[in-house]
Amino acid sequence: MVKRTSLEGNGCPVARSLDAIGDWWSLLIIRDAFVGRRRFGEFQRSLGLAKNILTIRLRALVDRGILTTEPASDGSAYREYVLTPKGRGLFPILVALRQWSEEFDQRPEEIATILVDRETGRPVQKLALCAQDGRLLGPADTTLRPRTG
Amino acid sequence: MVKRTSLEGNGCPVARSLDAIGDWWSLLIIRDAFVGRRRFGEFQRSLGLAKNILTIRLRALVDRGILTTEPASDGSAYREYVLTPKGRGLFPILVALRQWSEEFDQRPEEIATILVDRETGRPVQKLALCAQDGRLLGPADTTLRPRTG
DNA sequence: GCCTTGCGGTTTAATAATGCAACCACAATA
DNA sequence: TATTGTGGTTGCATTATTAAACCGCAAGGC
Repeated sequence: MVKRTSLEGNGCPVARSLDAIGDWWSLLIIRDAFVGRRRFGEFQRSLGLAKNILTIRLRALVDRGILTTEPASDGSAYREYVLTPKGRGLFPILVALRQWSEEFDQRPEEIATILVDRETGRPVQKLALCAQDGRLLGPADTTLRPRTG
Repeated sequence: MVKRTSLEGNGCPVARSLDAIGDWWSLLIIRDAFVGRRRFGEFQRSLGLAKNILTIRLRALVDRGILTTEPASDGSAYREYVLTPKGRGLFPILVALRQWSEEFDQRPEEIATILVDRETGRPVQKLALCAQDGRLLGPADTTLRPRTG
């Protein structure tokens, strides 16, 4: 990708997020972390990516405060990677990606999993964007405003 | 990237979405499209990416049904790129990315824009994930279930 | 204690993606 | 007519990603 134009200094929050997690593998690693995977080998087998890339990605996610390394959990003295609060904050992004696929994918029959409410076992609703008074908002009902002070 | 492991056949809807829009520029192009940009030159100047890359990205987005080319709009006979319904369906993903940045970014003072309700001019609420009965759901309140038939 | 296996990487070489700059045809403008 | 802008294409240099080999350490069996 050549110098991969960093978007860090960009004022757009979308660009800033993408700068942190917009690469090819990070969101998939995070998705796996939400499903409870924590070990290097688990991620590597699940995603099928090269180990050196996984090393780099995990390090970057730790550096950015999205994952932390914990000393152990099952006794064995290996490191484990777990989501921080900042990492758990990515949940809506994963849900949005999932729901877009569910709604618009060409072959929905190939989709293997459904996100369900743990208590009732029933599918969740679509993510809702609401105004302060509760009105449901679509793309056309919103505007961007420069941040004031 | 060497064969850039396509995720098309993957059963995970998150992976499928990322396969379509998970590259370095697509979501930024789409963000610009939501702000009303439609011409090749507009995207190029706004994003500062190489023209050949923009050509490839726009073509891919059109192929995937996210953008369409329309013949004109201001009279001049140049093509314009506009969002399809499938493309407008990406709105929650952009909002989720934005809100993650707003909540967790290291330097929130650098964020330049706020998403507001067009009617009232007031900031929108956080994206809400709800159960069918309306309960607000967090990551821990959900599970993945295999799709049944 | 010694051997084997698995885990968590690092290193190397090949290949694909990106970026930059130059170029080009056509449309619009002066 | 000349000049500029638009929307690309083409080549080349640079960087990212990959697969595969290698490597040290820990754990477990004997």
